[in-house]
Amino acid sequence: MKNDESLVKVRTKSVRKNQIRLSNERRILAAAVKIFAGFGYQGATTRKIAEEAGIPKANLHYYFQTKEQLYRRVLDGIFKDWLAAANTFDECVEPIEALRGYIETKMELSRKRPLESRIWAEEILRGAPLIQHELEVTLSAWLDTRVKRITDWINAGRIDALNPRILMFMIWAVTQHFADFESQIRALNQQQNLSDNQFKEAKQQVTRIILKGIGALD
Amino acid sequence: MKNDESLVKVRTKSVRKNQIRLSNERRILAAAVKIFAGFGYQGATTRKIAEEAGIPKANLHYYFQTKEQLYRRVLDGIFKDWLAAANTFDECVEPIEALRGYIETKMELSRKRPLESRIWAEEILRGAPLIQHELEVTLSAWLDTRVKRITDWINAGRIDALNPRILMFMIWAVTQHFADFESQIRALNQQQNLSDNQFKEAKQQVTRIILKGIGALD
DNA sequence: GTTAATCTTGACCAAACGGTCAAGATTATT
DNA sequence: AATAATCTTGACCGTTTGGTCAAGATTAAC
Repeated sequence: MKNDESLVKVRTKSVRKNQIRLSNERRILAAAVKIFAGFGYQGATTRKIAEEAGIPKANLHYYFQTKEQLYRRVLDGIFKDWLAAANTFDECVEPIEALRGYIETKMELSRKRPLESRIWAEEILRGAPLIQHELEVTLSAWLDTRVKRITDWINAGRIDALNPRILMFMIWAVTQHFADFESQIRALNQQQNLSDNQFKEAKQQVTRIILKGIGALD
Repeated sequence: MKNDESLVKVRTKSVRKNQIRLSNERRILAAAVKIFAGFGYQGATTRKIAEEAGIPKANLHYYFQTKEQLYRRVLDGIFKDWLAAANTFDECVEPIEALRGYIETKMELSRKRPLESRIWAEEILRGAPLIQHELEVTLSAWLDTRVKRITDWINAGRIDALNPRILMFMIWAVTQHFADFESQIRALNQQQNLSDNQFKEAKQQVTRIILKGIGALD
Protein backbone atom coordinates (compact mmCIF):
# COMPACT_ATOMS: atom_id res chain seq x y z
CA MET A 1 0.00 0.00 0.00
CA LYS A 2 2.55 2.53 1.09
CA ASN A 3 4.79 1.45 -1.67
CA ASP A 4 1.96 1.71 -4.16
CA GLU A 5 1.03 5.19 -2.99
CA SER A 6 4.54 6.51 -3.21
CA LEU A 7 4.90 4.84 -6.59
CA VAL A 8 1.82 6.66 -7.85
CA LYS A 9 3.14 9.93 -6.50
CA VAL A 10 6.51 9.37 -8.04
CA ARG A 11 4.87 8.51 -11.33
CA THR A 12 2.57 11.54 -11.24
CA LYS A 13 5.49 13.78 -10.54
CA SER A 14 7.61 12.04 -13.14
CA VAL A 15 5.05 12.48 -15.89
CA ARG A 16 5.09 16.27 -15.60
CA LYS A 17 8.76 16.59 -14.85
CA ASN A 18 9.57 14.21 -17.62
CA GLN A 19 7.76 16.43 -20.07
CA ILE A 20 10.28 19.16 -19.44
CA ARG A 21 13.13 16.74 -19.28
CA LEU A 22 12.14 14.79 -22.37
CA SER A 23 11.39 17.91 -24.37
CA ASN A 24 14.77 19.41 -23.54
CA GLU A 25 16.60 16.15 -24.14
CA ARG A 26 14.98 15.90 -27.56
CA ARG A 27 16.00 19.43 -28.47
CA ILE A 28 19.55 18.80 -27.37
CA LEU A 29 19.75 15.47 -29.18
CA ALA A 30 18.44 17.00 -32.41
CA ALA A 31 21.01 19.77 -32.16
CA ALA A 32 23.71 17.24 -31.35
CA VAL A 33 22.93 15.22 -34.48
CA LYS A 34 23.35 18.33 -36.62
CA ILE A 35 26.60 19.42 -35.02
CA PHE A 36 28.20 15.96 -34.74
CA ALA A 37 27.34 15.28 -38.39
CA GLY A 38 28.68 18.62 -39.56
CA PHE A 39 31.91 18.77 -37.58
CA GLY A 40 32.68 15.25 -36.34
CA TYR A 41 33.05 14.20 -32.73
CA GLN A 42 36.20 16.21 -32.07
CA GLY A 43 35.11 19.18 -34.14
CA ALA A 44 31.74 19.38 -32.41
CA THR A 45 31.81 21.53 -29.28
CA THR A 46 29.29 21.56 -26.49
CA ARG A 47 29.05 25.32 -27.05
CA LYS A 48 27.96 24.84 -30.67
CA ILE A 49 25.45 22.16 -29.71
CA ALA A 50 23.98 24.29 -26.93
CA GLU A 51 23.78 27.28 -29.28
CA GLU A 52 22.03 25.15 -31.92
CA ALA A 53 19.59 23.98 -29.26
CA GLY A 54 19.08 27.55 -28.06
CA ILE A 55 20.14 26.97 -24.46
CA PRO A 56 23.14 27.90 -22.31
CA LYS A 57 25.98 25.44 -22.30
CA ALA A 58 25.64 24.85 -18.57
CA ASN A 59 22.06 23.72 -19.15
CA LEU A 60 23.18 21.19 -21.71
CA HIS A 61 25.59 19.76 -19.15
CA TYR A 62 22.73 19.52 -16.69
CA TYR A 63 20.98 17.02 -18.98
CA PHE A 64 24.06 15.33 -20.43
CA GLN A 65 26.97 15.45 -18.04
CA THR A 66 29.67 14.88 -20.65
CA LYS A 67 30.04 15.31 -24.39
CA GLU A 68 30.75 11.59 -24.68
CA GLN A 69 27.49 10.67 -22.91
CA LEU A 70 25.57 12.86 -25.33
CA TYR A 71 27.40 11.31 -28.27
CA ARG A 72 26.61 7.80 -27.02
CA ARG A 73 22.90 8.63 -26.84
CA VAL A 74 23.04 9.86 -30.44
CA LEU A 75 24.82 6.70 -31.57
CA ASP A 76 22.29 4.49 -29.75
CA GLY A 77 19.44 6.09 -31.66
CA ILE A 78 21.21 5.59 -34.96
CA PHE A 79 21.99 1.96 -34.18
CA LYS A 80 18.30 1.25 -33.52
CA ASP A 81 17.32 2.70 -36.91
CA TRP A 82 20.05 0.67 -38.54
CA LEU A 83 18.69 -2.61 -37.18
CA ALA A 84 15.04 -1.68 -37.74
CA ALA A 85 15.74 -1.13 -41.43
CA ALA A 86 15.84 -4.91 -41.84
CA ASN A 87 12.15 -5.36 -41.14
CA THR A 88 11.24 -5.59 -44.82
CA PHE A 89 14.09 -8.00 -45.34
CA ASP A 90 12.71 -10.30 -42.66
CA GLU A 91 9.06 -10.08 -43.70
CA CYS A 92 9.51 -11.17 -47.30
CA VAL A 93 10.02 -14.78 -48.31
CA GLU A 94 11.24 -14.27 -51.85
CA PRO A 95 14.87 -13.18 -52.25
CA ILE A 96 13.94 -10.59 -54.87
CA GLU A 97 11.36 -8.92 -52.67
CA ALA A 98 13.39 -9.19 -49.48
CA LEU A 99 16.54 -7.69 -50.98
CA ARG A 100 14.66 -5.13 -53.04
CA GLY A 101 12.84 -3.99 -49.91
CA TYR A 102 15.99 -3.86 -47.83
CA ILE A 103 17.91 -1.87 -50.42
CA GLU A 104 14.94 0.45 -50.81
CA THR A 105 14.69 1.00 -47.05
CA LYS A 106 18.40 1.67 -46.69
CA MET A 107 18.34 4.08 -49.64
CA GLU A 108 15.40 5.94 -48.11
CA LEU A 109 17.26 6.15 -44.80
CA SER A 110 20.20 7.72 -46.64
CA ARG A 111 17.87 10.15 -48.34
CA LYS A 112 15.89 11.19 -45.29
CA ARG A 113 18.44 10.90 -42.49
CA PRO A 114 21.83 11.58 -44.04
CA LEU A 115 23.17 13.22 -40.87
CA GLU A 116 22.78 10.06 -38.85
CA SER A 117 24.47 8.02 -41.56
CA ARG A 118 27.44 10.39 -41.50
CA ILE A 119 27.80 10.20 -37.74
CA TRP A 120 27.80 6.42 -37.98
CA ALA A 121 30.35 6.52 -40.78
CA GLU A 122 32.68 8.78 -38.84
CA GLU A 123 32.49 6.55 -35.78
CA ILE A 124 33.49 3.56 -37.91
CA LEU A 125 36.20 5.56 -39.67
CA ARG A 126 37.78 6.34 -36.29
CA GLY A 127 37.89 2.63 -35.51
CA ALA A 128 34.49 2.42 -33.75
CA PRO A 129 36.01 3.28 -30.34
CA LEU A 130 32.63 3.57 -28.63
CA ILE A 131 30.51 0.98 -30.42
CA GLN A 132 33.01 -1.79 -31.06
CA HIS A 133 31.38 -4.04 -28.51
CA GLU A 134 27.91 -3.39 -29.93
CA LEU A 135 29.19 -4.28 -33.39
CA GLU A 136 30.84 -7.47 -32.19
CA VAL A 137 27.79 -8.65 -30.25
CA THR A 138 24.51 -7.17 -31.47
CA LEU A 139 25.30 -6.38 -35.09
CA SER A 140 27.23 -9.62 -35.48
CA ALA A 141 24.23 -11.66 -34.30
CA TRP A 142 21.94 -9.57 -36.49
CA LEU A 143 24.12 -10.29 -39.49
CA ASP A 144 24.30 -14.02 -38.76
CA THR A 145 20.51 -14.29 -38.98
CA ARG A 146 20.40 -12.63 -42.39
CA VAL A 147 23.36 -14.65 -43.62
CA LYS A 148 21.43 -17.82 -42.86
CA ARG A 149 18.46 -16.67 -44.94
CA ILE A 150 20.70 -15.80 -47.88
CA THR A 151 22.44 -19.16 -47.56
CA ASP A 152 19.05 -20.86 -47.80
CA TRP A 153 18.34 -18.98 -51.03
CA ILE A 154 21.68 -20.11 -52.42
CA ASN A 155 21.04 -23.73 -51.46
CA ALA A 156 17.57 -23.51 -53.06
CA GLY A 157 19.17 -22.21 -56.25
CA ARG A 158 17.27 -18.94 -56.05
CA ILE A 159 20.44 -16.84 -56.32
CA ASP A 160 24.05 -17.50 -57.35
CA ALA A 161 26.51 -19.09 -54.98
CA LEU A 162 28.24 -16.26 -53.15
CA ASN A 163 29.50 -15.07 -49.78
CA PRO A 164 26.43 -13.59 -48.06
CA ARG A 165 28.50 -11.33 -45.80
CA ILE A 166 30.21 -9.68 -48.74
CA LEU A 167 26.82 -9.17 -50.37
CA MET A 168 25.60 -7.37 -47.26
CA PHE A 169 28.76 -5.25 -47.17
CA MET A 170 28.11 -4.26 -50.77
CA ILE A 171 24.54 -3.26 -50.03
CA TRP A 172 25.61 -1.20 -47.02
CA ALA A 173 28.43 0.44 -48.96
CA VAL A 174 26.32 1.47 -51.93
CA THR A 175 23.24 2.64 -50.06
CA GLN A 176 25.09 4.60 -47.39
CA HIS A 177 27.37 6.16 -50.00
CA PHE A 178 24.51 8.40 -51.10
CA ALA A 179 24.38 9.92 -47.62
CA ASP A 180 28.04 9.80 -46.60
CA PHE A 181 29.47 11.09 -49.89
CA GLU A 182 26.63 13.48 -50.64
CA SER A 183 28.99 16.45 -50.95
CA GLN A 184 31.09 14.61 -53.53
CA ILE A 185 28.03 13.55 -55.50
CA ARG A 186 26.78 17.13 -55.39
CA ALA A 187 30.10 18.47 -56.71
CA LEU A 188 29.83 16.01 -59.62
CA ASN A 189 26.19 16.91 -60.34
CA GLN A 190 26.53 20.62 -61.21
CA GLN A 191 26.69 21.56 -57.54
CA GLN A 192 23.14 20.30 -57.07
CA ASN A 193 21.97 17.59 -54.75
CA LEU A 194 20.34 14.70 -56.55
CA SER A 195 16.76 15.60 -57.44
CA ASP A 196 13.94 13.31 -56.40
CA ASN A 197 13.91 11.83 -59.90
CA GLN A 198 17.67 11.35 -59.97
CA PHE A 199 17.54 9.66 -56.60
CA LYS A 200 14.72 7.42 -57.74
CA GLU A 201 16.78 6.45 -60.78
CA ALA A 202 19.78 5.73 -58.55
CA LYS A 203 17.64 3.56 -56.30
CA GLN A 204 16.31 1.55 -59.20
CA GLN A 205 19.70 1.15 -60.84
CA VAL A 206 21.39 0.08 -57.63
CA THR A 207 18.64 -2.46 -56.98
CA ARG A 208 18.71 -3.81 -60.52
CA ILE A 209 22.50 -4.17 -60.73
CA ILE A 210 22.71 -5.98 -57.41
CA LEU A 211 19.72 -8.28 -58.01
CA LYS A 212 20.84 -9.10 -61.54
CA GLY A 213 24.44 -9.40 -60.35
CA ILE A 214 23.57 -12.14 -57.88
CA GLY A 215 21.44 -14.02 -60.37
CA ALA A 216 18.07 -13.21 -58.80
CA LEU A 217 16.70 -11.68 -62.01
CA ASP A 218 16.36 -13.34 -65.46
CA MET B 1 77.10 32.91 -68.26
CA LYS B 2 76.65 34.59 -64.94
CA ASN B 3 73.10 33.37 -64.86
CA ASP B 4 74.22 29.87 -65.72
CA GLU B 5 76.84 29.85 -63.01
CA SER B 6 74.53 31.06 -60.33
CA LEU B 7 71.91 28.61 -61.51
CA VAL B 8 74.38 25.77 -61.13
CA LYS B 9 75.31 27.00 -57.70
CA VAL B 10 71.73 27.32 -56.68
CA ARG B 11 71.04 23.85 -57.98
CA THR B 12 74.04 22.34 -56.24
CA LYS B 13 73.02 23.91 -53.00
CA SER B 14 69.42 22.95 -53.52
CA VAL B 15 70.19 19.33 -54.17
CA ARG B 16 71.90 18.89 -50.80
CA LYS B 17 69.57 21.13 -48.86
CA ASN B 18 66.61 19.52 -50.48
CA GLN B 19 67.78 16.16 -49.26
CA ILE B 20 67.29 17.31 -45.69
CA ARG B 21 64.13 19.18 -46.52
CA LEU B 22 62.59 16.41 -48.60
CA SER B 23 63.53 13.73 -46.11
CA ASN B 24 61.97 15.65 -43.24
CA GLU B 25 58.89 16.57 -45.25
CA ARG B 26 58.41 12.91 -46.10
CA ARG B 27 58.68 11.88 -42.46
CA ILE B 28 56.21 14.52 -41.42
CA LEU B 29 53.77 13.67 -44.21
CA ALA B 30 53.90 9.97 -43.36
CA ALA B 31 53.21 10.77 -39.71
CA ALA B 32 50.43 13.16 -40.71
CA VAL B 33 48.69 10.46 -42.76
CA LYS B 34 48.68 8.16 -39.74
CA ILE B 35 47.40 10.77 -37.31
CA PHE B 36 44.84 12.40 -39.62
CA ALA B 37 43.45 8.96 -40.49
CA GLY B 38 43.31 7.87 -36.88
CA PHE B 39 41.84 10.99 -35.32
CA GLY B 40 40.33 13.10 -38.10
CA TYR B 41 41.34 16.64 -38.98
CA GLN B 42 40.09 18.20 -35.75
CA GLY B 43 41.21 15.32 -33.57
CA ALA B 44 44.68 15.32 -35.03
CA THR B 45 47.05 17.68 -33.22
CA THR B 46 50.33 19.02 -34.45
CA ARG B 47 51.82 17.69 -31.23
CA LYS B 48 50.74 14.13 -32.04
CA ILE B 49 52.00 14.40 -35.62
CA ALA B 50 55.37 15.77 -34.50
CA GLU B 51 55.67 13.05 -31.89
CA GLU B 52 54.84 10.37 -34.48
CA ALA B 53 57.50 11.88 -36.76
CA GLY B 54 59.99 12.00 -33.88
CA ILE B 55 60.64 15.73 -34.04
CA PRO B 56 59.77 18.76 -31.89
CA LYS B 57 56.52 20.48 -32.72
CA ALA B 58 58.33 23.72 -33.55
CA ASN B 59 60.32 21.87 -36.20
CA LEU B 60 57.14 20.61 -37.81
CA HIS B 61 55.92 24.18 -38.05
CA TYR B 62 59.20 25.13 -39.70
CA TYR B 63 58.38 22.85 -42.62
CA PHE B 64 54.60 23.26 -42.63
CA GLN B 65 53.55 26.61 -41.25
CA THR B 66 50.00 25.61 -40.40
CA LYS B 67 48.10 22.41 -39.71
CA GLU B 68 45.84 23.20 -42.64
CA GLN B 69 48.79 23.51 -45.04
CA LEU B 70 50.03 20.11 -43.92
CA TYR B 71 46.56 18.64 -44.31
CA ARG B 72 46.27 20.08 -47.83
CA ARG B 73 49.55 18.45 -48.83
CA VAL B 74 48.26 15.11 -47.56
CA LEU B 75 45.00 15.53 -49.48
CA ASP B 76 46.85 16.46 -52.68
CA GLY B 77 48.82 13.23 -52.53
CA ILE B 78 45.66 11.20 -52.04
CA PHE B 79 43.89 12.96 -54.89
CA LYS B 80 46.72 12.09 -57.28
CA ASP B 81 46.47 8.38 -56.36
CA TRP B 82 42.72 8.54 -56.80
CA LEU B 83 43.02 9.81 -60.38
CA ALA B 84 45.95 7.57 -61.27
CA ALA B 85 43.90 4.51 -60.34
CA ALA B 86 42.00 4.97 -63.59
CA ASN B 87 44.99 4.09 -65.77
CA THR B 88 43.83 0.52 -66.28
CA PHE B 89 40.36 1.76 -67.06
CA ASP B 90 41.69 3.97 -69.81
CA GLU B 91 44.10 1.45 -71.30
CA CYS B 92 41.58 -1.31 -71.94
CA VAL B 93 39.17 -1.25 -74.84
CA GLU B 94 36.76 -3.94 -73.71
CA PRO B 95 34.25 -2.96 -71.01
CA ILE B 96 34.83 -6.18 -69.10
CA GLU B 97 38.59 -5.71 -68.93
CA ALA B 98 38.41 -1.96 -68.29
CA LEU B 99 35.94 -2.21 -65.43
CA ARG B 100 37.51 -5.34 -63.98
CA GLY B 101 40.88 -3.61 -63.98
CA TYR B 102 39.50 -0.45 -62.42
CA ILE B 103 37.66 -2.31 -59.67
CA GLU B 104 40.75 -4.39 -59.01
CA THR B 105 42.97 -1.31 -58.78
CA LYS B 106 40.57 0.48 -56.45
CA MET B 107 40.26 -2.62 -54.26
CA GLU B 108 44.03 -2.91 -54.06
CA LEU B 109 44.27 0.76 -53.10
CA SER B 110 41.81 0.10 -50.28
CA ARG B 111 43.84 -2.89 -49.19
CA LYS B 112 47.26 -1.28 -49.31
CA ARG B 113 46.50 2.34 -48.44
CA PRO B 114 43.44 2.31 -46.17
CA LEU B 115 44.62 5.34 -44.20
CA GLU B 116 44.53 7.60 -47.24
CA SER B 117 41.07 6.34 -48.15
CA ARG B 118 39.82 7.21 -44.66
CA ILE B 119 41.26 10.71 -44.78
CA TRP B 120 39.53 11.25 -48.11
CA ALA B 121 36.27 9.87 -46.72
CA GLU B 122 36.37 12.14 -43.69
CA GLU B 123 37.02 15.19 -45.84
CA ILE B 124 33.96 14.34 -47.95
CA LEU B 125 31.89 13.58 -44.84
CA ARG B 126 32.64 17.06 -43.52
CA GLY B 127 31.33 18.54 -46.77
CA ALA B 128 34.68 18.65 -48.61
CA PRO B 129 35.51 22.13 -47.26
CA LEU B 130 39.04 22.14 -48.66
CA ILE B 131 38.71 20.15 -51.88
CA GLN B 132 35.29 21.21 -53.09
CA HIS B 133 36.78 23.20 -55.94
CA GLU B 134 39.05 20.32 -56.96
CA LEU B 135 36.03 18.01 -57.01
CA GLU B 136 33.96 20.41 -59.09
CA VAL B 137 36.71 21.03 -61.63
CA THR B 138 39.29 18.25 -61.82
CA LEU B 139 37.30 15.25 -60.64
CA SER B 140 34.24 16.38 -62.58
CA ALA B 141 36.22 16.53 -65.82
CA TRP B 142 37.84 13.20 -64.99
CA LEU B 143 34.42 11.65 -64.50
CA ASP B 144 33.04 13.13 -67.73
CA THR B 145 35.73 11.38 -69.73
CA ARG B 146 34.90 7.99 -68.23
CA VAL B 147 31.17 8.59 -68.55
CA LYS B 148 31.66 9.06 -72.29
CA ARG B 149 33.44 5.73 -72.60
CA ILE B 150 30.72 3.93 -70.70
CA THR B 151 28.08 5.62 -72.84
CA ASP B 152 29.84 4.29 -75.94
CA TRP B 153 29.66 0.77 -74.53
CA ILE B 154 25.96 1.20 -73.90
CA ASN B 155 25.35 2.49 -77.43
CA ALA B 156 27.33 -0.43 -78.82
CA GLY B 157 25.17 -2.82 -76.82
CA ARG B 158 28.12 -4.10 -74.84
CA ILE B 159 26.46 -3.39 -71.48
CA ASP B 160 22.93 -2.62 -70.32
CA ALA B 161 21.47 0.85 -70.63
CA LEU B 162 22.23 2.63 -67.35
CA ASN B 163 23.36 5.90 -65.84
CA PRO B 164 27.18 5.79 -66.03
CA ARG B 165 27.64 8.22 -63.13
CA ILE B 166 25.64 6.03 -60.78
CA LEU B 167 27.68 3.04 -61.89
CA MET B 168 30.87 4.90 -60.98
CA PHE B 169 29.41 5.90 -57.61
CA MET B 170 28.63 2.25 -56.93
CA ILE B 171 32.15 1.17 -57.78
CA TRP B 172 33.63 3.87 -55.56
CA ALA B 173 31.27 3.05 -52.73
CA VAL B 174 31.92 -0.67 -52.72
CA THR B 175 35.68 -0.60 -53.21
CA GLN B 176 36.36 2.16 -50.68
CA HIS B 177 34.05 0.53 -48.15
CA PHE B 178 36.69 -2.11 -47.50
CA ALA B 179 39.08 0.59 -46.32
CA ASP B 180 36.70 3.08 -44.74
CA PHE B 181 34.60 0.55 -42.82
CA GLU B 182 37.46 -1.80 -42.04
CA SER B 183 36.79 -1.67 -38.30
CA GLN B 184 33.16 -2.67 -38.84
CA ILE B 185 34.11 -5.51 -41.16
CA ARG B 186 36.67 -6.66 -38.60
CA ALA B 187 34.08 -6.67 -35.82
CA LEU B 188 31.85 -8.85 -38.01
CA ASN B 189 34.68 -11.22 -38.90
CA GLN B 190 35.60 -12.59 -35.46
CA GLN B 191 37.63 -9.46 -34.67
CA GLN B 192 40.03 -10.33 -37.49
CA ASN B 193 40.86 -8.24 -40.50
CA LEU B 194 40.02 -9.97 -43.75
CA SER B 195 42.73 -12.46 -44.62
CA ASP B 196 44.40 -12.32 -48.01
CA ASN B 197 42.13 -15.11 -49.21
CA GLN B 198 39.00 -13.45 -47.85
CA PHE B 199 39.96 -10.20 -49.50
CA LYS B 200 40.64 -11.98 -52.78
CA GLU B 201 37.19 -13.57 -52.56
CA ALA B 202 35.63 -10.18 -51.86
CA LYS B 203 37.42 -8.67 -54.84
CA GLN B 204 36.20 -11.40 -57.15
CA GLN B 205 32.64 -11.31 -55.84
CA VAL B 206 32.40 -7.54 -56.10
CA THR B 207 33.72 -7.64 -59.65
CA ARG B 208 31.41 -10.45 -60.68
CA ILE B 209 28.25 -8.93 -59.22
CA ILE B 210 28.89 -5.56 -60.82
CA LEU B 211 29.90 -6.92 -64.23
CA LYS B 212 27.01 -9.36 -64.30
CA GLY B 213 24.68 -6.72 -62.91
CA ILE B 214 25.36 -4.35 -65.80
CA GLY B 215 24.99 -7.10 -68.39
CA ALA B 216 28.66 -7.35 -69.31
CA LEU B 217 28.71 -11.03 -68.44
CA ASP B 218 26.05 -13.48 -69.50
C1' DG C 1 2.89 30.31 2.28
C1' DT C 2 6.31 27.18 3.21
C1' DT C 3 9.11 23.41 1.74
C1' DA C 4 11.58 20.53 -1.37
C1' DA C 5 12.70 19.14 -5.81
C1' DT C 6 14.06 20.26 -10.23
C1' DC C 7 15.64 23.40 -13.68
C1' DT C 8 18.41 27.56 -15.36
C1' DT C 9 22.38 30.37 -15.82
C1' DG C 10 26.68 33.58 -15.81
C1' DA C 11 31.01 33.26 -14.19
C1' DC C 12 34.76 30.61 -13.74
C1' DC C 13 38.80 26.99 -14.29
C1' DA C 14 42.63 23.88 -15.55
C1' DA C 15 44.16 21.72 -19.64
C1' DA C 16 45.17 21.55 -24.35
C1' DC C 17 45.25 23.80 -28.65
C1' DG C 18 47.78 26.00 -32.95
C1' DG C 19 51.22 28.86 -33.59
C1' DT C 20 55.46 32.15 -32.53
C1' DC C 21 60.03 33.48 -31.42
C1' DA C 22 64.70 34.17 -30.33
C1' DA C 23 68.73 31.82 -29.67
C1' DG C 24 71.70 28.19 -30.84
C1' DA C 25 73.43 24.29 -33.94
C1' DT C 26 74.63 22.77 -38.70
C1' DT C 27 75.96 23.15 -43.15
C1' DA C 28 77.84 25.25 -47.41
C1' DT C 29 80.45 29.20 -49.61
C1' DT C 30 84.10 32.41 -49.89
C1' DA D 1 88.40 31.59 -40.62
C1' DA D 2 84.59 34.19 -41.51
C1' DT D 3 80.09 34.65 -43.38
C1' DA D 4 75.56 33.47 -44.65
C1' DA D 5 71.96 30.45 -45.09
C1' DT D 6 69.25 26.85 -43.34
C1' DC D 7 67.74 23.88 -39.70
C1' DT D 8 66.59 22.84 -34.68
C1' DT D 9 64.51 23.67 -30.30
C1' DG D 10 62.59 24.95 -25.48
C1' DA D 11 59.96 28.34 -23.80
C1' DC D 12 56.19 30.92 -24.38
C1' DC D 13 51.31 33.00 -25.66
C1' DG D 14 46.44 34.05 -26.55
C1' DT D 15 42.41 31.34 -27.39
C1' DT D 16 39.27 27.68 -26.96
C1' DT D 17 38.04 23.48 -24.93
C1' DG D 18 34.99 20.35 -21.73
C1' DG D 19 33.33 20.75 -17.51
C1' DT D 20 32.06 22.90 -12.65
C1' DC D 21 29.65 25.60 -9.33
C1' DA D 22 26.92 28.43 -6.52
C1' DA D 23 23.12 31.22 -6.69
C1' DG D 24 18.70 32.07 -8.37
C1' DA D 25 14.15 30.82 -10.86
C1' DT D 26 10.41 27.65 -11.45
C1' DT D 27 7.32 24.09 -10.29
C1' DA D 28 4.60 20.77 -7.39
C1' DA D 29 2.87 19.26 -2.79
C1' DC D 30 1.16 20.10 1.77
